[in-house]
Amino acid sequence: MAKAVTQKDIATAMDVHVSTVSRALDPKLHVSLTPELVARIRDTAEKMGYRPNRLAASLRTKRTMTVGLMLPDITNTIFPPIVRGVESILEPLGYAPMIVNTDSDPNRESTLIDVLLERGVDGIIDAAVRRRDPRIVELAQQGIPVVTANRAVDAPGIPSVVNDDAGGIALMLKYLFDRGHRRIAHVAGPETLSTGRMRRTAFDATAAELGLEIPPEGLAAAKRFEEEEGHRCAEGLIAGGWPFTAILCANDRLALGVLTALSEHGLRCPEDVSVTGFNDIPFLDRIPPGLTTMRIQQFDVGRLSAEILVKLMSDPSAAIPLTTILPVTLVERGSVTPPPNSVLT
Amino acid sequence: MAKAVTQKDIATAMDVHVSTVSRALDPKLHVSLTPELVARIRDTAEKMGYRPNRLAASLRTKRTMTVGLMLPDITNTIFPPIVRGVESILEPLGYAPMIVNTDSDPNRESTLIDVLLERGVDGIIDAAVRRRDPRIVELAQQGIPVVTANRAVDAPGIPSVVNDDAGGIALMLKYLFDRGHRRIAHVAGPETLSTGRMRRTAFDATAAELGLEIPPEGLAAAKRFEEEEGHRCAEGLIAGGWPFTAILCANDRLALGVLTALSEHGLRCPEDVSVTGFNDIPFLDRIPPGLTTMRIQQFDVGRLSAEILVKLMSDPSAAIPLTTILPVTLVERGSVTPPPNSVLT
DNA sequence: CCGATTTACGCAAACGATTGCACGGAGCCT
DNA sequence: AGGCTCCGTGCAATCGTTTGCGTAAATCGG
Repeated sequence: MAKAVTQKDIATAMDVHVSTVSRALDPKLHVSLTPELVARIRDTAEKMGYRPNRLAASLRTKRTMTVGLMLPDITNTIFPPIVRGVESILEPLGYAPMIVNTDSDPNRESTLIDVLLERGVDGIIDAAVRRRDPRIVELAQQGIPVVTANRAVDAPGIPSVVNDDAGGIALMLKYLFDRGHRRIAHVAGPETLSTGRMRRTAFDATAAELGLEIPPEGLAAAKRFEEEEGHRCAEGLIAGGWPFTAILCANDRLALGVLTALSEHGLRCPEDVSVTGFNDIPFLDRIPPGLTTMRIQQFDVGRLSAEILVKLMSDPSAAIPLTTILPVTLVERGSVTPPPNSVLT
Repeated sequence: MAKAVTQKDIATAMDVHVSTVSRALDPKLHVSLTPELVARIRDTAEKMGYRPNRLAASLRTKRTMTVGLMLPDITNTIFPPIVRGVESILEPLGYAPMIVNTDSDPNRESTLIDVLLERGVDGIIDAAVRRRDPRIVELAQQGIPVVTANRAVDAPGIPSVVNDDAGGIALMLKYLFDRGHRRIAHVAGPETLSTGRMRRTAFDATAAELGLEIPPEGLAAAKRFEEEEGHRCAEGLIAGGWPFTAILCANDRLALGVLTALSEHGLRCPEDVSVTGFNDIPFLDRIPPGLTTMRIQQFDVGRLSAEILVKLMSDPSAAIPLTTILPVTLVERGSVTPPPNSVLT
C-alpha cells in the first residue's frame, strides 16, 4: 500500500476534527452535521483519493464485514454455484467471503476454523460440515453466527439450508418403480454426511413403502462422493449376483463411476441397466447416455444461507428458520428405460 | 466473537508487560528473552485460549497477510484448480486469499479492486485481466505487488504466469496438418484477452508457415469463451461456404458449441469434420466423440503465480521472472481423423 | 429578552498488537 | 574496583477509525 490518505489528512486539510470527518463519511449519518459541511468533506475526501481503512474500523467496531465460507473442495463443480449465491447477497451489503477448502479432513477443518476466527470473521457458512462436527457446534454455542449449506449437522440448533434429499430420492425411486423396475439397487453416499444419510434413509423408507424387498447385495455404500467409489460400489453390486434392473445412485459422480463399471462388464445403460444420479452437475447432459437425475438449486442454497447468516449477524436473537429445504426437480434423460423383461411391457 | 483473550490479559495474569508477551509470542523471536519466560508465556497463552487478533497486528504492521485473487467466474471449471494452486502456496505461509468474481465486467473489476484495497490485501493475483487493463497496470506502478495468472496484460512490467498458448496452437495445427487436413477453420477467442489473441496469432503464423491459405470465411471470432459463442461461430463458418475439413477452436467450451452446431447441420464429428479444443476441462473425456485438446496445468499456474507474488511481497525489488510459460500437452481423443478425401489416404 | 433546549462539532479514549528506545543490573575487562 | 557492554524487560507511541461525552453557539418558548 502506498501513501494512504487517512481521515486525519482530510481533517487537517479542511481544518476540522478527525471525528467530524468520520461522521461526515458515515453513510448513514448517525449524528447531525451541516449538510453543507458533509458535502464538502465528502468531496474533498473524494478528491484526495481517500480510501477507508477497514482494518482500523474493524478493530474499533469488532466487525470485519467478512464471513468465512467453508467448502470441502472448490474444484467439485457443485460448490462454485454456492459461492456465487453467497456472494450475490453478501457483496451488496459490503461483506466479503473468505473461502477455505477443508478437503473433507477434520483436522484441516479445525485449523481453518482457527484461521477464520483469527481473521475475525463475523460469521461462517459451512458447506463442508459433517453429521458429527463438534467443533462447529461449539462455535455456534459460543454465539458465533453459523449456518450450514447443502448439508446439515446432526446436533440441533444450527440453521441449515439444504436440498430436498429425501423427497428427491423418494421421487426418483418411484419414477423407476413406475417404469416397471422392481429390483433396484442403491449406491449410497457417505454415512458421515447428512446428504449421504438422508438419501439412504429415504431410499429404504420409500422401498418399504413400495413393497420392494432390497437384499443386502442390492445396497452399496460409497466412502466419498467420487467416481472411483461409484465404480467400486458397482463392482460390488455386480459381484453380489442380485439381478437388479436399475441402480439409483446417491449422486451424479457416483453414477458416472457406476456407468464406467457397467460398461466394463459389458452391460449397457439403459438397455441392460437403468441408472440415475442426483445433483445434475454441469455437462451431465452431454455425457452419454444422458443421466436421468435430480436437479438441485445450488445457487439458491448459497443465496439463502447467506441471507440467513446476515439476519443472524445483525440480530443474534432473530427468529430464524432452522431448516430450509429447497425443492428439487427430476430431469429425465436417456439413462432410464423400462427393464428388459418389464412387468409392464 | 465472544470474550476474546488479549495479550494484555496474559500480561496482567503473569505480571509482565504486554510488550514482553508480544515478543514472547513472536514465532521468530526477534529479541532476546529468557527461554524459560518465553515458554511460560507461551503456555499460559495456550491455557487461556489466546487467539491473536490479526486485525490489530495488521493495523500496526501494515500487512494483512491477505492476497486478492481475481477471477472472471469461479463457476468456470478452469479456475478452481488455479485457486487450489494459489492456496497450496499461500496457506502454509499464513496468507489467506480473498476471492472475487469480476464476471468479465470492467466496472465490477474496478469496484472489486477497491474492495480488495480497502481490506488491505498485500498483493493481487489477477486471473481476470484483460489485455488492456489500465487499472491493474496503475496498481502495479503504485508498487502494489501484482501478478497475472493464466492471462497477461499487454503493458509490460507485470509478471505473468501463462500457458504456452502459442506453442499449443502451433502444435495442434500441425497435428491436424499431419493428419492430412489442409482446409482448417479457426474459431478464435476474444481479442480482448491475451489467450484469445495469442492463440489467434499463433494460428495465423503457423498456417502461414505450413503454407495454408485460410480465407476470411475460415475464421470466426468469439466474443466470449462460451458454448453459445462457439455455436454462433460455427454457424458462421458453415454459412461461409468454405469447405473446411477441420475446425481448430481456441478453447474447449467453444469447441463444444461447435460440436452442437455441426450436429444440428447433420455434420458428424469426426467423420465429416474434425474438431479440436484447448484446456482439457473436466469431464471432457466423457463427452462424445472425445475432444482432442491441449491440456494446460491450471494448478501450476496458480501455484507459480502465488510463488512469484510471495517473492514480490517480501522483496519488491527482487529479481522476478516477468513471464513464466507453462508447457501444454496434446491429448488425443476421438474428434480428429484424416479428412474425408484426405490427400494422404 | 432571558433561560432552556437543541444543534453542530471538538476532545480524547478506546480497539489490540508491534517496536524503537530507555534503563537497571549482571558480567566483563583492565 | 571502576567503567563499559550487553542482556532482558518495561515504557509509550503508534496504526486509522469510531463514539460517548462535553460544550459553545444557535434556536426556541413565553
